[in-house]
Amino acid sequence: MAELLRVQGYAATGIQQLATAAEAPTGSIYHHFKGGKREVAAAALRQTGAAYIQLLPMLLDRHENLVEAIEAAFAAAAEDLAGTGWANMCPVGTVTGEIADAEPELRTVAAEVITSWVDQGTAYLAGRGLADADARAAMYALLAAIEGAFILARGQRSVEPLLAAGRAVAAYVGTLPIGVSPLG
Amino acid sequence: MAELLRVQGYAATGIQQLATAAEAPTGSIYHHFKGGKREVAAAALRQTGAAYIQLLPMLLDRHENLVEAIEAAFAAAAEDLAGTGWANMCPVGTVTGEIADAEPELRTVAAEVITSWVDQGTAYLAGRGLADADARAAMYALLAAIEGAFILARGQRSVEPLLAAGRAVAAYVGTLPIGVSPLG
DNA sequence: CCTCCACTAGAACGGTCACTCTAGAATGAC
DNA sequence: GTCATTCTAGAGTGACCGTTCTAGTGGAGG
Repeated sequence: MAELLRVQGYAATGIQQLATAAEAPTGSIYHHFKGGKREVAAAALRQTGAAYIQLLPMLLDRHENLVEAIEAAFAAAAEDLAGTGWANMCPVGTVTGEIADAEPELRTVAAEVITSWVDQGTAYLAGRGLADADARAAMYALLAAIEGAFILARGQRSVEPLLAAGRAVAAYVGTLPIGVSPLG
Repeated sequence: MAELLRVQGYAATGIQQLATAAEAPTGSIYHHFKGGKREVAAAALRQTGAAYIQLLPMLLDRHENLVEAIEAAFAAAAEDLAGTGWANMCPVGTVTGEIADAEPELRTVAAEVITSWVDQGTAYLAGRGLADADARAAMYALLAAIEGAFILARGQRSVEPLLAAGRAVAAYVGTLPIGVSPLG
């Protein structure tokens, strides 16, 4: 589901398509997800949300310097996007823009996922020495930059937006004061 | 059309809905847009693209200091978004994410619009003293930040993403060297 | 006047949508 | 064994989709 959502969005993804992809009949889907399509999408968003945020420490821990780490993470995302034929993107971003006004329940789920990203990302960045408020602002800026850059990159079929956005976020974080990490 | 596209996306917007909104019968739409729904959407994207980029100089010319101007522009966008019930967003962003893999013709149109934004924005920023390469990178970063922040803000119903993204882009532009404006 | 053409108007069409229904297979309790 | 329950399986349903078709209208050119 997440795969289909991120490639073609919510409205364009049919229950029949989901059933085929999951190698399950239609009836089984409605047995497990009584809320129908909406509930399946909600589950996919939650699952993707939980999985994606784990990439943040995984990618950023690779570099001791936080600024370099951020730029490298965007470059890695760019490589991934180009390598998968410009299809590999975040379903949360695609779906949120599409349903924010038309599907209140799903919008709420998307909001929860984003909030959990911000909270966990803020904690991570604070652990790397940023003040709490700075960490939160930086996390929002990072998420906005990567979601927006994904859209531009997929539209233009170019990694340039991602690289530029990565450099910008890195430079911004570089302007923030870094204290002594509470983790040592 | 642009209104409907940006609120609910491409797939969820029906021809019937367009006809009603335009107070025209279905037949008339197909008379003027022989390519059907796709062509109507393409026209809407092009029109919106041309209109939106004009906001850039309009908003940024208000402040002599470019860094302040950028932060103020994001704040203005935040106010606008909140004031219109979180519906006022860029259709290009919404639609691009949705159709980038499923509708090649529309993806091309979106790419053209984005490219024209980048070109015009680069020229503007160069006119405000940035080196060409810096101006181009900054424009990509700005677009990515605002498109991504729109998504986060609409999902969370909060202006915080927009304000944070604006501060980040402004701080980034602040790190770039400013030469003497070629326009004096 | 008639003819032509751009355009309006909406009914009609095949297809697909999300969803429901009925029927049967598998499983566990007793 | 019997029975109830859970889940599989997919045909069926009504609504709506984008598109096409036929019919009719308004006005300009001769």
